[in-house]
Amino acid sequence: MKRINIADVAQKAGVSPTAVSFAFNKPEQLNSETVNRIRMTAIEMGYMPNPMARALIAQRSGIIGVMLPQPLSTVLANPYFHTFLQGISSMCDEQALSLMTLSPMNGSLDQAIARSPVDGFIIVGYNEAHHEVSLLRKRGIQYVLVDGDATCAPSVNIDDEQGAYLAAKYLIDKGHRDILILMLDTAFGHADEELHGVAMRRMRGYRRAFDEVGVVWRDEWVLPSVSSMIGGQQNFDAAYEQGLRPTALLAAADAIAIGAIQAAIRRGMKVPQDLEIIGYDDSVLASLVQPGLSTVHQPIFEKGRVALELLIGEWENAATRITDVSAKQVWLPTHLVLRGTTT
Amino acid sequence: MKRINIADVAQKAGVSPTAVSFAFNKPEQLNSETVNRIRMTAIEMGYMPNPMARALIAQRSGIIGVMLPQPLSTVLANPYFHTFLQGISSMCDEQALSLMTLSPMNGSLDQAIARSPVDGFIIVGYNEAHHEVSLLRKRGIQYVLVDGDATCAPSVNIDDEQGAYLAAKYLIDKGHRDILILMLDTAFGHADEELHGVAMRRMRGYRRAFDEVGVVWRDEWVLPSVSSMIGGQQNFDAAYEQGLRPTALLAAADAIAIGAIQAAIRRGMKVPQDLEIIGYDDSVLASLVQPGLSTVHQPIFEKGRVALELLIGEWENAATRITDVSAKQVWLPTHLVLRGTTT
DNA sequence: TAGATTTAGTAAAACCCTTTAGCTAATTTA
DNA sequence: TAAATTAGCTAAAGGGTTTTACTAAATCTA
Repeated sequence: MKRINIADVAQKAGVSPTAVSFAFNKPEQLNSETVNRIRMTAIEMGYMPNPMARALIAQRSGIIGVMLPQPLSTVLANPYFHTFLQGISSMCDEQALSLMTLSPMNGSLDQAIARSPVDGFIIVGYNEAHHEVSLLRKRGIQYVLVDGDATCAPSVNIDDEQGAYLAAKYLIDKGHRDILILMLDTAFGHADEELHGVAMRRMRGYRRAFDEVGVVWRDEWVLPSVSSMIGGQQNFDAAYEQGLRPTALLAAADAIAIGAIQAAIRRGMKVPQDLEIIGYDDSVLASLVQPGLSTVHQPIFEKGRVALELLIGEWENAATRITDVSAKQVWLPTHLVLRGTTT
Repeated sequence: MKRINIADVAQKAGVSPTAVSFAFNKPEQLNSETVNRIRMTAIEMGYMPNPMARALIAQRSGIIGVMLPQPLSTVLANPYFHTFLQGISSMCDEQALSLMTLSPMNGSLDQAIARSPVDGFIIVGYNEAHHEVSLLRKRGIQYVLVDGDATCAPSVNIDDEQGAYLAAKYLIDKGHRDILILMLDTAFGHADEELHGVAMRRMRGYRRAFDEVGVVWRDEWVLPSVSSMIGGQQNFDAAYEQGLRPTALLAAADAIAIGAIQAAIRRGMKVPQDLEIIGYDDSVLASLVQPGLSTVHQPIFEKGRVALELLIGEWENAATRITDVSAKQVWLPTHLVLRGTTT
């Protein structure tokens, strides 16, 4: 079953391939009767221009790629990404763009990048120094970094440190000293990569609050956790089994916090009486769970929108050859939202 | 800033373009020293094969398209799709496939399809009769239908009717007679399309339970709702303002149910004392909210996986020219899960 | 040493479309 | 009436890769 192409249609309609192309893309070049005839023939034969050939010649696919730090199945377990992707796609819908996600395949993004016919990337959770990112820069492909340090490209970040500081400060001010910290596991990095921007900044924020009041910072009270409810559960249990008996908990992601709450309740603790908890992100789940999760709010949806706006801006810049990267470092604000997991 | 291509690398390395291609794809055809030299030059120049050209010649992109019934930003607000997409992507991860989503652009999928360089589609929420779907069939592009009636292509569905029947039966058996039904809005269709499979089947299930016991079915107690929490809220409010005073609620999606619960509580009702509620889907939210949502369980994650498995199967069939469509109609079971929103 | 085989590489075709430049016939302008 | 313009269409180039068929040189066989 051979896929029919433009030449087949042209032959059947008794015109040249050029005419068929015109019938779809520049009908004003052709007699309107001819246009109709060609279109009829095309529909009849079930013809549709080959998207790859089209993208190849146009040097443009209308697809944007979102580079994610984890397998998609993991990412989709995290409510943070739901909202973030919603932000991006609200903009996609407006701009008639398609969206494609790419995640590490067997640990590497190279393969995924190599086969992605996209007009640009939104890169989440990677620093500019990252091998794959510098590859893109070298190749001259447009990208925007989200949740990662950038100097050579536009980026969108939030004030991670301040948000974390506020959360930690709140608990410390209420007298807590035995505070368990469930940090993003990226903060602990793999041997070959630098510490990760977001996690580093949140860690610094927590730490600053500790130092300011003179509370002892104990590394063994900081556990790396996957950003998911399961991760939160497991790590809270792990902490407990290591003999830690926290009276408060700082989680670097809402999903982690919610998992931890479940684990705590299962061990007979009462939240917030026995354990006060502050999450991070203010994802939709935070206001859905009972009790409502106190957390650090960040404008997730907007972050996605802004990222795509910046990317679109890059295309226009490339066209006009203007480039002022320094102006493209967007920092969005964070603030504390108190609900039921704090008293 | 011109994007460098295979010819540039070939020239710099002093070989033919063919040699460069071989260096990447069939290194055994070349002297290993030459391979190294070419690869070095390629890295140095930041060369990467153009994905569109590659996909064009290979007639294969390694990308699968998920056709969604609503704008992506809407879809991502529905926890059902989170899990469904997770199922698909878990399989993608295993098979080293990339995933691309497509939603109607300004109301039409045509444009989105036309520019999608995918190896096949997973089509969610459309029937085979749908115009875009028949276009794909005519064009000879592989696809699998999910949540839609199919005869010419593989499909994955759940036993919608039975699940709905069980839910309605449960409430009726407990004596409820004033049951508000918040149905998927697709059940009411646009003028030009047939009633939609899933919604129809769920409607039939509810109805069967009513009829069986002889409870009067009142059309004005059935409201179409968007599958989101907002939709549930708005429609519960709308029902209330129309003077309806239900003692029980059947929602055709968990998101709708949860939205309705919030609206009910805001009006001072107690769940489940004043209002018993059964949702549909058993999405992750169902067990997170307080009180836990009673709902009809369906294996969402598995549905996604099976859909992609079938699609992959189609590719293999196309290669071996075997086709037995009837064997590819998968029906997954549903059952009732009782939590806190029923007594 | 003539002939057969292997090695290392190349030229050219194929994938399918869009676009530019150009051609012919018909119409308008001066 | 000759020259200029327009309408309607086509030929050919270009986009970047992979693959098939082929060549030239080197190695092996008898």
